[in-house]
Amino acid sequence: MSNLIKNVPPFDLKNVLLPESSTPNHLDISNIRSSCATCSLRELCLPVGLNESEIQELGDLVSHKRKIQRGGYLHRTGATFQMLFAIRSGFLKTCVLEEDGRQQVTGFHMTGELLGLDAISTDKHTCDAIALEDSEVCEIPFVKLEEISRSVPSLMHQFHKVMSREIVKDHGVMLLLGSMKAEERLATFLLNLSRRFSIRGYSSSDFNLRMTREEIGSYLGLKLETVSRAFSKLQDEQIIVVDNKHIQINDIERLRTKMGNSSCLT
Amino acid sequence: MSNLIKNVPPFDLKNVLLPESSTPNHLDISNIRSSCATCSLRELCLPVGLNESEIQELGDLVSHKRKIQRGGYLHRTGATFQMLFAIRSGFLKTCVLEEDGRQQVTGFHMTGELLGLDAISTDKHTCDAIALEDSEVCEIPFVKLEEISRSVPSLMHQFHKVMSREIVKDHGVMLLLGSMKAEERLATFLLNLSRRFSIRGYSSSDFNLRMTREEIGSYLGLKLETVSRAFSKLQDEQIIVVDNKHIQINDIERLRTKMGNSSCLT
DNA sequence: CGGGCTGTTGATCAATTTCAACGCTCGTGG
DNA sequence: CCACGAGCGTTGAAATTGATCAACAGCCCG
Repeated sequence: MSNLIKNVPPFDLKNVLLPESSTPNHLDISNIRSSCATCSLRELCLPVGLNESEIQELGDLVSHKRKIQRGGYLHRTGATFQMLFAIRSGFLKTCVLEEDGRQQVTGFHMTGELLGLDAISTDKHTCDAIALEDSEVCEIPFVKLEEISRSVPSLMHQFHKVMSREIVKDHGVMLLLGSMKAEERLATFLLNLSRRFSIRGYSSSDFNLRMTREEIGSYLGLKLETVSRAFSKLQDEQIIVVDNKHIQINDIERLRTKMGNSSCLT
Repeated sequence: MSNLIKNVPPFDLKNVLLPESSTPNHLDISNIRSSCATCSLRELCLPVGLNESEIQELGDLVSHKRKIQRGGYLHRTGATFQMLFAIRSGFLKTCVLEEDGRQQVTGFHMTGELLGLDAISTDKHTCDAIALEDSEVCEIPFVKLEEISRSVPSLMHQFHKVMSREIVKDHGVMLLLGSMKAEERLATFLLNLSRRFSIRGYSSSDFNLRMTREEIGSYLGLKLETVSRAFSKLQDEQIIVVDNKHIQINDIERLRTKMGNSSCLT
């Protein structure tokens, strides 16, 4: 097992506290302490819908950043829960390990998304979170988040929305797993990635997958060979072009018709 | 479509406000206004872990009860979200309707469980909730719940736990749908029901299903015929006895081995 | 009593998994 | 610098699982 925990020290040198006044308008994000007020992800992450002073309060919470190398663990199943993690950059998967050794991928996560919500229920993480590329996360002490949200109702409400959205998303995946065929699942998956890349300013029709066929298969409830075949089929139909991990969507409309019952995909 | 909304008037006659002092120690639950403090479901529902005065505050929120007849809707997809619902008695299913008409059951819900969490994200319900037997729910105005939880931290925390548990549960279902075979799925499903009945004081080995084979199939990602065959197979192996909706578990240990990777089922 | 709904079972069919072979890329060590 | 093995991906053929189609039985209710 080569995936050891890559513990970046709690205080990254780049995160030394600088007086607020010393941060000019033009910001070099790697040289200031992490703060929601200056984070380019404000519109994606927890600060959505908060005003400046509320964001400041939230930002005061989030003084630590943590880097995880590709293949490293952000957290492991059973580990004590203290922090939520907001993804600042990178790409991670979460997966539950079964007793018999197999693993089921429960999600792929990108910039601006929140990890660790599952752990609130028992104060233990219920899944592994593993970086699929070098990643960086903000650590949000959960106890303090609850504390602050008492005085910032809109933060509390935003947090509830985020949790609720997670539930809705999972229902979408249940639908996919419960009622779609292989090709429909893959189409849905690609469209979902496409949309999420697009929201983040990347091309919606041209991107690189960060995960293996096996990981896609695990997420979609398929074997890796089936995933591979489904890719080939979509390529034969000239809907996409596949070059290993590089995907190009040629005909997004036709891809949409492949998934059949459109609506559910978050 | 015979399932119209069965709107019980907001104030049930049984729920007329009686002075607190007039409720003696021995309570006839049907004759007092609904209150978490006196509800026999305290240990299952939102009040878990709260002290008396905190429960009182929560209880003051929950002045309405609502009855839903078998087949009636508690809420429909797209309806405006205002209330969470705590199930007081009965049995409901939630399901998402696809454009093409099919429906996917996303959950079966019993006494003490909370419905409506998915709706927080968009202020619209994202699924239908339908009673599988005559049911009664407490209505919890969500705005007020957030308000009160500002001053009752343990209520807020408990609520977060409930939401988190929902996420963990969904991950369990994803695992089931993504990696189990028909028989494993049914075994998992039966064991889950068994445990939930048992927690509520009913027999863990002898119970009646409230849902049809088709609904089970939808939930488990199988066709109703497959569900029926899986039941028959488990019966042939003398692990259970099936008499239509009545299920008797003879050998719970062997049923557990059927599901293989035990752990995940909430 | 008949019709609709639910559930069971059999036979066949289709989709996915499994098993197997092979190609490509990348990093390491001779 | 090349050889080699590991990991990842593709593809084919066979095996398995579950879906589909179809018949029928039981039950409830009008």
